Amino acid sequence: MNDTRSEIVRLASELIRSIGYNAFSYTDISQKLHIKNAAIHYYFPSKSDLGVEVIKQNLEAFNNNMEAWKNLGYREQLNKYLTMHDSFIKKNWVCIVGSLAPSYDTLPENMQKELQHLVNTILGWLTDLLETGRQAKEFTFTESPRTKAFIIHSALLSALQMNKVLRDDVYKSIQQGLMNI
Amino acid sequence: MNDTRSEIVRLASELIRSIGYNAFSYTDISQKLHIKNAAIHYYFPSKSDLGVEVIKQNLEAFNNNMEAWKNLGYREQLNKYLTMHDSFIKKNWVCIVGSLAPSYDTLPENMQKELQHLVNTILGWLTDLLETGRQAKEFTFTESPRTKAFIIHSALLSALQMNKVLRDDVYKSIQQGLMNI
DNA sequence: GTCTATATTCCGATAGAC
DNA sequence: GTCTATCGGAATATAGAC
Repeated sequence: MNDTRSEIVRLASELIRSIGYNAFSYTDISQKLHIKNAAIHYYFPSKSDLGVEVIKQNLEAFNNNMEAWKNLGYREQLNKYLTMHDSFIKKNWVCIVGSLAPSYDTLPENMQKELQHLVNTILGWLTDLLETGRQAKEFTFTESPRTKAFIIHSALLSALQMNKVLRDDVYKSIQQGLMNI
Repeated sequence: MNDTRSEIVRLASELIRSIGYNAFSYTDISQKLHIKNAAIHYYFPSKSDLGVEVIKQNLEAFNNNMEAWKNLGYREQLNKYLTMHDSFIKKNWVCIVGSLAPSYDTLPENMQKELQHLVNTILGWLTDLLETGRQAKEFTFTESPRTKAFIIHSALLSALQMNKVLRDDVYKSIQQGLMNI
């Protein structure tokens, strides 16, 4: 729709992934767009409105992925999920959930609610995939599908965080480990 | 040694776990100690000095744990590790690593270095435990010990983060899943 | 040695210009 | 409809009082 508006959201999304919601300011965004920081308030009156929009776009993107993957095999869908953040590695980005979750208690209520929605969507999809994939004898694991979904999601999320700290093979290593179920 | 000083570190540690390093201020601490915020600067000239001290105390505590646990069985040591943050759940705290890692790129260099040191110590210990425990036929897993250590550490770290967002059984669920190796 | 008054900078947000 | 000048407050930090 609007070019400035979508650029603001794109930059906010990058900033949340790289330095976090509390660490970035409207000035960080406005400088890159060569406007005054107060101009952002026209599109997003408060910072939390911008935060909500970023989470919503991530939810939409994940829903689109689910739709695009639904006719693939179980293992192929799992691999798509496990590799969907590969491009983040060289940029040292984390995923939105991994960025926002640790400072959850500092977030405004509308962002908290939106984040819960996103996490529930991801975990619901993953639990479903693991359950049906195991029924089809493509996956082997002893935990409940929901527990296994928790573990895979958590390990992957935190792999991106550890990549920031260690900058070595930790992400690829965890990813490979998670593929073998 | 000093009472005010150690109270400052204790409060900073709690604040980092609950809301994060970038979100807390010297005023948060000074108000609880009924002093002016600037008084903190006498003990810790800059906020990063306080941050470094908190990480150092965590490293020391972990080293003490390793020492205290070293004569226990492999599985018992793993359980100690997996349950060491149980008391955080009802407080909705995350561990220091999980709190600082996502905003790693915003941290001053001395904190980054100290955090790397802590993570390497934890992962080194866990890798060792898994390797020797598997050799002793107490653990069964197909990944390399280092990969398995990455996965367990990451899943546990992120379980605390997810507990903030979902407030349900996610932590206990992941913890139980990780115990069965 | 311990803490306070104060400076400086930067933040998110409002009111209003164009 | 889009953006700027400016405000009020909060953050870290310094200089100096006791």
